[in-house]
Amino acid sequence: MTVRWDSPETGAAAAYREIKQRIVNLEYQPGEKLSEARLAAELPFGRSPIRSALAQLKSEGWIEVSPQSGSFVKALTDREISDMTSLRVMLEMHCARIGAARMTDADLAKLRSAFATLGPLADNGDGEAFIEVDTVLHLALYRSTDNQMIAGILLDLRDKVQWIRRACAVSSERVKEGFAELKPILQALLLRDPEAAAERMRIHIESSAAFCRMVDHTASRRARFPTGIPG
Amino acid sequence: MTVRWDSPETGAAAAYREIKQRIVNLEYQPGEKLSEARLAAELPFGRSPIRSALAQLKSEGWIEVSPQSGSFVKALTDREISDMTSLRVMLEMHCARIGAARMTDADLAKLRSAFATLGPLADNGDGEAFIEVDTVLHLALYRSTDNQMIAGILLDLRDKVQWIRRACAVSSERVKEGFAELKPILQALLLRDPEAAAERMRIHIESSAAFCRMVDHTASRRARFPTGIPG
DNA sequence: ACTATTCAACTAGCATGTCAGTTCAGCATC
DNA sequence: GATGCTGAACTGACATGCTAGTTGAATAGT
Repeated sequence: MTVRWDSPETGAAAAYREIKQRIVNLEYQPGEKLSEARLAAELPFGRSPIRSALAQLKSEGWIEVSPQSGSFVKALTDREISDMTSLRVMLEMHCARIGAARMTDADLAKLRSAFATLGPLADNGDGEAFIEVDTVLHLALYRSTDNQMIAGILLDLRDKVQWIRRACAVSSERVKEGFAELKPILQALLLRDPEAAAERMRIHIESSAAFCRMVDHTASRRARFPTGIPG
Repeated sequence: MTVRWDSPETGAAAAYREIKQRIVNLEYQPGEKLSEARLAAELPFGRSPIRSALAQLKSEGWIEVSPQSGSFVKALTDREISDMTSLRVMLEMHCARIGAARMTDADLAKLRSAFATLGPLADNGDGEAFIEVDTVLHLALYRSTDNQMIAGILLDLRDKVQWIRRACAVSSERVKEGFAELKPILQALLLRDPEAAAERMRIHIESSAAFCRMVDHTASRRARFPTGIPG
C-alpha cells in the first residue's frame, strides 16, 4: 500500500477503525448523528483525522454526509441487503469452487481441526464459536482463491454482515442451523468437489441472509428526509 | 443519498473528478508524483479539497500515498489486472445472464439501433465508436441487472479498463476484433439466451484483457501489497 | 390552537500555518 | 571513484479559525 510498510498508524486510520468498530457494535446506532466536533471531543483525535475517517466511512457506505448539516450512521435498506446478498453469493461460490480445487492439504487439515474444536460449541448454539469457525472457513477460501480484489470486497461485505447480525438478534436456533450449513461445505472441500462446495455455499449465504433485516428504518428515514418524507 | 438532492458539487468532489480524469487520460502518468501543493497550484482549489480528493483516489486504488513523502499515481501490476479480469468476467457474465432474461424489448431495440448506427464505424476500426457502443451495451446490462452494488463495482472497473486501454495503444485491428465480439452478445440477448450471452461475454472480457499490460514509467521502487488474508 | 417567521446555535467545507518525517543533492572522507 | 554524512527543501499529517449553509425551537401573527 504505502512505501513505508512499517510506518506507525496515522491518527486518521486509528479514528477510522475506532468509529467503524463502534458502528458495527451498534454503539453508534443507525440514524444517529455523528458530527465532527462531537467525535473529536469523544475520541482522542482532532477534527482533521476525524474528518478523514468520516470521508472514508462515507465512501464505504457506513455513513451519509449531509453538507452543512451533519453525518449520520447509515441504515441498510432491504434493497441494499438484497443487492449485497446477490453479490456475496456469486463471489463466495466462486471462492468455494476455486478453494475446492486449489486448497492445500495443510489448509484443509487446519479447517478440520477448527471444526473439531469449535464444532461442539457451535452445535450447542454458541454464537461466538460459530462466528469463529465461519470466519476461519471463509478466510481460508479467500486466501486459496488468491484474488486480492475479490477478497477485499468480501471482507468489506463481511463487516457489513457482522453489523447486520448485531442489529437483528440471532437466536441460538439460527446459530445451530448456520453451523449445520457449514459442515457440508467442509465435506465438499475435503472431497475436492467444486460444484458441491459452491452449491452448499449458496445455500449457506442465502439462508443466512433470509434471517437478516435491519431494524431501525425510521431513524434512517428521518435522517434522510428531516423535513418530511416526500410523496 | 444526502439530504440535499440539488446541492452544488463541493470543491473536493470537483477536484476528485478532475484529477481522476487526468489520471485516466494519462496526463498524470503512472508513477508520477502528485503533491498536494503542486495540485493546489495547478488546479483552482486549495489544499483542503485536494487533500480530500487524494484520500478518495487512494481508497479507490488510483494513487498511493507515502506519509511525509508524496502521493504517486499507481501503476497496475499484471497481477492486479489479472485479479480485475477475473472479477469482471464473473460480474459481467452475471449481468449478461440476467440481462438476457430481463431486458425489455425497448432496451433491446435501443441496443439494436446503436449497433446499426455505430457498427459500420467500429467495423472500420474507429476506436471511439467501439467504446461508445461497448459502453451502451454494458450500461444497458447493468441497468437491467438492477443491482447497484454490482453496477458500482463494474463502473469503477470500467474506468480502470479505460485507463489501461489508453496506457497500451490499441490497434484498429483490436478494435475490429473487439466489436466482432460484441455482435454475438447482442445476438444472444435478442434470442434471450442467458447462457450464450454469458459465454460470449466471458470471451469478450478475457480477450480484451489479454491485450493489456501496464507500463510503469518510473520503474523505481514500488511497494507491493504486503498485507494478505490473516489467519 | 395553529401556522409562519426569525434567529441563534450548529454543521461541514475550506484556508492557512505548524510540525515532524522523508528525501536527495552536495560535501567530506576514504 | 565509491561511500557515508549532512542539511536544506519538500512532503503529508494535523490544528485551528473562519465562512456559508442548515436547522429547529422560540417567537410573532392569525
